[in-house]
Amino acid sequence: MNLTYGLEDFRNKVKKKEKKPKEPRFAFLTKSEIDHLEDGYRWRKYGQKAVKNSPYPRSYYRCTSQKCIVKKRVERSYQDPSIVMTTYEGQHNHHCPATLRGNAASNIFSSPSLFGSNSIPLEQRIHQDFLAQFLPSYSQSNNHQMFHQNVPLPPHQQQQFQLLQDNGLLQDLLPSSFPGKQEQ
DNA sequence: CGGGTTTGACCTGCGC
DNA sequence: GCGCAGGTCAAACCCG
Repeated sequence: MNLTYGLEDFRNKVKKKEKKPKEPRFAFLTKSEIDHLEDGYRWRKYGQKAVKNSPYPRSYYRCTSQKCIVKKRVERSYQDPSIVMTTYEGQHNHHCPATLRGNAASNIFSSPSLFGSNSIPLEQRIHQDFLAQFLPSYSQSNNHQMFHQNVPLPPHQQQQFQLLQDNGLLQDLLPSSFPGKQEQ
């Protein structure tokens, strides 16, 4: 081996001078003791880093499906350790792998809603989550609060957004142009 | 043995 | 230029 650490790959990337193609990105918050919630897709962890100002590490996952470049970051809120923040980057170019057997999907199904709405069946709520991945403009479910980077929230969701914002949970996830985003 | 995780090294970007 | 923080790689390791 002449090159350590795939240096060649890095050189190639630089050659292509790809300036961050701005993958669609959205995040949702989940109240759960489990860091990595089952969401129906298969993920491979490729890194973990300590986060500044937070006692909790951030984990990096990639979709294991071939040709699917979706990534996600999972980190626990330092302000409320019961809240897990999951950030998706990119969109799946495939459907969910066969529904996980047994109770695999029960983690996320059983996680209590951040804002306690029980008016929608759990399965429907999770379905909405996945919908958001395929339809980027779909930006809200009742179980998780999701905010797509490039899509403003409809007015009736602004209040919930404000709640999260007041808790300082969204500052890093939203573009500065996002309606209602506070100055840092 | 294959697939996933851990972990330290290394790269990039950014602010000073 | 330097240092820091975030992101990624890949060898070693673990486990079914």
